[in-house]
Formats: sequence, structure tokens, C-alpha cells
Amino acid sequence: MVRTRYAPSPTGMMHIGNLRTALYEYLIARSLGGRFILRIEDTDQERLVDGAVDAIYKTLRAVGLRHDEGPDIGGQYGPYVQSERRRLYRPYAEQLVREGKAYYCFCTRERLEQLKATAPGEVVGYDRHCRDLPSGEVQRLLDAGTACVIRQKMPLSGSKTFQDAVYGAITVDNRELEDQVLLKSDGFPTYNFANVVDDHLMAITHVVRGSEYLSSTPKYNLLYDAFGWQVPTYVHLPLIIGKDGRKLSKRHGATSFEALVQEGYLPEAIVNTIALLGWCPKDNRELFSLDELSAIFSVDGISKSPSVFDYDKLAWFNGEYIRAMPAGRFQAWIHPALTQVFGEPVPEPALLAELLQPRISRLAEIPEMVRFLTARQPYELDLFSNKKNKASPESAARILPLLYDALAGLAPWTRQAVHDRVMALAAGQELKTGQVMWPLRIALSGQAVTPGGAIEIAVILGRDESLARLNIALERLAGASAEKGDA
RNA sequence: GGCCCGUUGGUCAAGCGGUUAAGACAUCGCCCUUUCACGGCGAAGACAGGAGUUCGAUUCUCCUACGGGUCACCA
Repeated sequence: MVRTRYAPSPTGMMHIGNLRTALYEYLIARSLGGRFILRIEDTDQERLVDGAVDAIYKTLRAVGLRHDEGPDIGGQYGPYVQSERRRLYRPYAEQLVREGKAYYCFCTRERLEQLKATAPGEVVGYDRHCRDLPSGEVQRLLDAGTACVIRQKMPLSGSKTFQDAVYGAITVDNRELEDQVLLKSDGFPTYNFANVVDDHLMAITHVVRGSEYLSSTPKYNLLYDAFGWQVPTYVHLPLIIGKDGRKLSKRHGATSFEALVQEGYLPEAIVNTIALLGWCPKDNRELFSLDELSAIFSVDGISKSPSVFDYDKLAWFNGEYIRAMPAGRFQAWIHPALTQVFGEPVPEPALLAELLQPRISRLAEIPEMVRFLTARQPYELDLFSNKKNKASPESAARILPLLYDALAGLAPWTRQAVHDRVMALAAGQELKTGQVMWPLRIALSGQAVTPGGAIEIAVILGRDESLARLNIALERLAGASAEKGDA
């Protein structure tokens, strides 16, 4: 039975790199008929952040990564929070001490600091000062209650090779490995230790994590060996980086799932995007639901090189998901953004939704896009010029009064009615559609680019505001031509 | 700096000894159209460099360059 685990530490918002790791763990488990476990790694008491655990649950729920075992739902391998497993680790560490595979270290932080400072990059890490203390001395210090940690004895020579499902065979010289701390002086295990013990106790078969752990993996393996435990299958993932090739950070834009959602990206689109960051399916398909991914995901499609997180691509995916949304759901989704601009009630919400759905790629684009509907925009009369539609301020000055008269008494003020009236005017004047639509759009919106056409804008504005804006425009145009005449 | 890993168009990437080196995003052009967007069609654009191995290297090996990761009582 394949078992994978997502083991975040509750130290803040969920970064999309972490989310992708969680996603791949989930997909590996699902694609192989296995189980996906959530474990909270809170062994660093100093870095805990309030609410971080909730953020983890919230994010996993939002993207649909349902775990089979975890702190909130239990399971046969609990508890699933490392701080609750605290008493579990010491016996394992002491077992290694008894077997001569680990030892108590009484070195103070100050001494370690000094060590780092004096040895100019020559010696790797700890100098193994306590590795061979006489047992009497150890006992004496222990009895005196001297603060200590437990360190693992690393082999002083030789090398070790392990297999990674993505990176292949990796060999590391044992001399590169320092005697790592297993149990901290506060009694908590280090990540390195707790991780191995828990993965073993929880019967984890596939360890999936970022490639930053690649170089410390030999240390884990030595631990598995020391206990005589079976080493899991390793799946190291390439990093996600920013446009400048550096680690993804706030500098590149939103990097947490939550921030992305706030900017108006859909969870499904985010998942789809990161699924393809570092993994590629056998065919050329790009649009995948989580269930579809679960069915076809396979480790051999994971690539080795780091990939740049591309916000443009995310926006494209988001646009695809937006367009695929049922109209009703879209309308509900954008409602908060609309009330921000219009207040309540939002005029013509269904029509607005219809206009916006094919046009936006992010929720955050909406306010700017519709602002002209609530406030009259200042604009240059040049805007009435449009070559393609054979429009000019002069033609507008002639057509706008006709439009005003045609629309003034119109009722009901519906899309169909406005459309028919305007088209009838165009036909009557032997004008092309664009020749009347263009000045109408400019007069109503004050901008050349609008979501939807002139008719839709008129309907949303309502008759009074539409006529008012028409009136302003035709007066300005009349004033301008009078000036011109004087000159 | 030591060690580990990586390197196909601007970005994501297919490729796993013989290909006109896919596809997607972005860019540009054309079409559709009352603007824009959507949609459709098309264009430009890549194997980091050098040695080998081989009849033949993007693919295998080595070196160089560049990039990244890691060297904690953090995870």
C-alpha cells in the first residue's frame, strides 16, 4: 500500500512551492491507489505562527486535497502532530546511544558559535568534540543535569549511494556528513530525526519533498540503516523559482496560495498551473481537473530542472477556468468585486456577468474595467475619431443629437429595444453600424475600450444617465465646432 | 569555498542515437466584430561551449562555463 505524507511546519501562509509538494504527494498516492497523510511538523517551538495550522487546512480544502489521515480526522498511526508525539522520540535516540551509534553532546551554543567563527570554512560543521568522551565523564555530566543534545555518529570514511525516483543515483562521501543532532536540548527532536522516525512509524512508502533536501538525504539513510529500517522511495522535486532565476519571493508577486486567491485566481486554476510546473503528462494536454490528474499522474513525468513560476500562464489558465464556469456561478463569484464599485444593488448583474466573463483573467481586473459605469470619465473629443468606423468629432456632432432624440422617449429601456432603435436610426440615415455605435460608445463611456458594446453600456447606465451623458457630449461637441467656426 | 543537482525558443516543456526538434503561454500579423476581449488562422523564436564514443549525437561519457541547492539544537 502506497502511503505519502504532506508534512508542513505551521510557520506561516502556504507558499505555492509547498502547495505543489502537497499536490504531488496527493497525486502519487491517488494514482497508485494509496493513502495521503497530513502530519504537522511543529518541532521548532520558536517559529510557530498562530493560525498557520488553520491556513493549512483551509488551503488543502480549497484545492480539494483531501487527506486520509491527519490531526483533524485521526487514523491508525496517530497522533499526527509532532509536538504530541514528543515522548516518542527520546527512546529511539537513546537506543542509538546504547548501541554506540549516537552520543550525548554537552557542547554549549557558545562553543559551537566559536567553532564556526574560528574554522574558516575548512572543517565541516561540528568537530565531534563529545563523540568519544569517557563514559564516566558522560554519566557525571548527565547526573549533574548538564544541558545536552544527542548526536548521531557518522561514518568517518566511505561513501553512500542512494536512488531518487527523479534524480537517479546520487553518491555522497561520508566525510561530508556531520554528526547531526537528533534530539535538541529542549527535548524536541530535530526535523531530521522526527521525520525519519515518523515516516517509519507511519509506514510512509514515498517521501516526496523539494530538492533542497537532496543533499541531506544521505543523513536520513544512515539513520534508517542504524535502526535497520527500510529506506522509503525518494521523490525529490525541482524547485520553483522566480523570473530572475532566484528563489520565489514576494518580490516576484504573490507567492502564497491565499494571496493568489485574493487577487482573483481560482483554486482550480492554481492547481492546474502548478501541476504542470515540473511535471508533464504523456500527451499534450494542459487543462486538467484534480481527478483527472489523480488518474494519470506518474513520477516519471517529473523533471529535474527548476522551473520559473509564470504569472502570465497562471492568468491564462485562470481565464480558461473563468470561461468554463457556469454563468450563475460566475455571477456570484464576481458579485463582491462589483459591489465594491457599485455598492448595492449592482445594476444589471446578469448582463455585467455576461460581458465580463469572456473578458477577464483575474477578479482584480474588474474594478478598473467597470469604473466608468459609476463615474463620468473626462475624455478628449479626439476620441470620437475612429478611422475604421469612419467616425470623427464632426460626424459625432451630427449623429449624437439624432441618437438623443431617438432614445429620449424609449421605453422599456431594454437591450433589444435600445438595439433596435439605434439600428433603425443607422438604417434611416444610411449609416454603417459602426458609424453610429462609435460615437454612442464614446459619449456613454468616455473611453475607446469597454467591456461590451455601446448598447450594453446604455442598458447598464439606464436611460437617465445615458441621456445625460449623451447631452454632455453633444454640448461639448457643439461648443467645439462653434469655436472652430469663430476661428 | 567543499559537496550535490541542473542547463532545449522570453517562460512552461515534448524528446529518451537517425525527427522538417512537438505543443502551450507570452509576442507579432491576419480574420471575425459597434471597441476590447473571446474565438479562428498564421509568423518569428531553442538543443550553453568544447572534446570524445558512434556510420550517426539534443539524446551516452568527460571537461569548461553558467545557474541553483546545501553545509543549524530551521524545517
